[in-house]
Amino acid sequence: MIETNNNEEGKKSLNFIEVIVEKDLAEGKNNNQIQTRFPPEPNGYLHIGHAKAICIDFGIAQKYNGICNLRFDDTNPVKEDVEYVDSIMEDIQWLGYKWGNVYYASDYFPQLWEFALQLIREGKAYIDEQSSEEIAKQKGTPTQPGLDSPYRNRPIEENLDLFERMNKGEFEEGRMVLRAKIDMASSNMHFRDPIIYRIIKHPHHRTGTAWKAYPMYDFAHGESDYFEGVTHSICTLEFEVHRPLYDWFIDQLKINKPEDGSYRPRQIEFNRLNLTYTVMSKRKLLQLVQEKLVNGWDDPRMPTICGYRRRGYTPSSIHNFIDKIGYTKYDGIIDVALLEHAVREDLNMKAKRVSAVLDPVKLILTNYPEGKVEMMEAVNNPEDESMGNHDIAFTRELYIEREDFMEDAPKKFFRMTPGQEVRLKNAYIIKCTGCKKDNEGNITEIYAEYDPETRSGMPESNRKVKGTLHWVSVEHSITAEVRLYDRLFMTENPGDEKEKDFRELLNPDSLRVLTGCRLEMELKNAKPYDNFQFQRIGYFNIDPDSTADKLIFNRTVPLKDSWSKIKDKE
RNA sequence: UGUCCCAUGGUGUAAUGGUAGCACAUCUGAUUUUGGUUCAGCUUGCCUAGGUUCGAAUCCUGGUGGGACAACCA
Repeated sequence: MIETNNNEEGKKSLNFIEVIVEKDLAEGKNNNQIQTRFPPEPNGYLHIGHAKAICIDFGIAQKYNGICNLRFDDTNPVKEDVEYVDSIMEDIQWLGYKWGNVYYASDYFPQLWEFALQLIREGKAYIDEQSSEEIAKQKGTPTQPGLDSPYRNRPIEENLDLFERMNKGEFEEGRMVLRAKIDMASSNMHFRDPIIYRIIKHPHHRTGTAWKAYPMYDFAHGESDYFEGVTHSICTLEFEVHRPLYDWFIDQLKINKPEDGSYRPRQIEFNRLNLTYTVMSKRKLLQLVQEKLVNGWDDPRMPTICGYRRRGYTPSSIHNFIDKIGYTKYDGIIDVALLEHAVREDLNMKAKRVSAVLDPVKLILTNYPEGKVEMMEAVNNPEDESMGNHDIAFTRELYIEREDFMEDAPKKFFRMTPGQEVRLKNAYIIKCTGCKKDNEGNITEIYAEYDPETRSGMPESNRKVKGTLHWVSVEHSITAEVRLYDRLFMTENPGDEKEKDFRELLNPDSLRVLTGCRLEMELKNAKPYDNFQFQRIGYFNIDPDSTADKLIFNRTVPLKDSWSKIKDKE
């Protein structure tokens, strides 16, 4: 069950798509049936933008007791592959949805072929032997009408013959196409005799070499909807101009099907998801993968669903995000902060708190006995007591974060500086006494004295101390590799890039790997995808490529850090 | 010199003819053994000009601004 945010009255206001659906139901359209479809082309992995489409396609069906089918729009064998089919199914399921049936547009090739024959016989389609350049030239421009093709009035028998031979492989690719005969002067470019079949000799991932002529999107999509009984065909805004053509083909299809009565699929368009600083175009993502700028579609930096999954995002965080942004017809750009907030909101309740030191420096408690080990109790999650506690070993020599010590600290620095008291989380209050540096002035060791009366739980521990530091025991810690992902994937927003190559805009800091990070022992047995909050640092999860010898953590999202803001101001 | 779509704080989104609300972001304060969380609060908005109406973010018209459309891609 998918959660939705409700307002005070307990009713969530409907988005415009739900309004349309409810109106159609109220009017008794399509026998009060609701059927949707999610129609990806299997030419790449799903990204966060697809998640938005998935949520509305499946969500509408779920909400109005209808069904949503998965349909692969596989009408262009050149770009498609079964690898993508598998990944798409996996990602939809991970998001928590179940489809009614799995269909393929390629299953409809015979029906589409028959439909094309119908159009030819009715004098509504013809074989054009011009080159693509000639056809493009004749098409005119948005402001100038097009011109008729010299082949436009070819006899029907000739059209039928050539169409048949097109599919037998008698002609080379590009030699001829089948076009619908509509209106070369239409103000809608898509009505200027759109191409509906072209020759492709590349084998298809499902039908092999059975076909040589393949239908175009416009000729396959609406028709597939119609064959399946789709009532609401929800897609993104750029298909708005296609809708009249969608309707035109449906009209033609209905001519010989009186038995279908008033049934008619309806296309509805919503705004595509754009995220600040995030590459979302499938073409560019494919380029990143092919040029090995990332380590595959599931690289944790990728905005793909599997990339986010690997990076520790949860399905519910994605649902909550999609729920926050809504569906409209306004083409805007969403701040990634909204997505990251949804992730933090979810992980705050679920992630176990652990101690990890990313940039370690040694802290020696000079008055703590050598060899002594105390087990300190740490709460697993202050938001959820039922998650229990775990113990962390405390010793004389600890690691703390290098940036948690400053010799000459500004006023608002609440961490360790000579003479100032700080609390070691879950342990003692300590007071810094000094530090040791190497020849270059780098701090190598920090010294402090602990107050034995201030161990957590003791009355003296209630003393007010501004700063609380996380730490791990030198002796009891383990080493790991931690990948820090910069939250900004690009240095500019997509769309602002103009003519620049988007690859040059990729933030070089996108991936920073820190090796030698010191973590508490607790993490030794963590499993892939387990989520943790590194105290005061951020949310991290275990990368599936981790081994017993090498633990790799991905930063899911950084913690909100108000200290860095204070620091920037000074 | 076209057709279609869109316009509410910085960002996104509600209000569908009757008090412009919510979230994120920002800032301030309180609590806090995470500079996290939580809580309280501040600041910021109906593109514009007319019209209809007792009353317009909402309906109409004209501007302005943005987007989509000229792939044998989907």
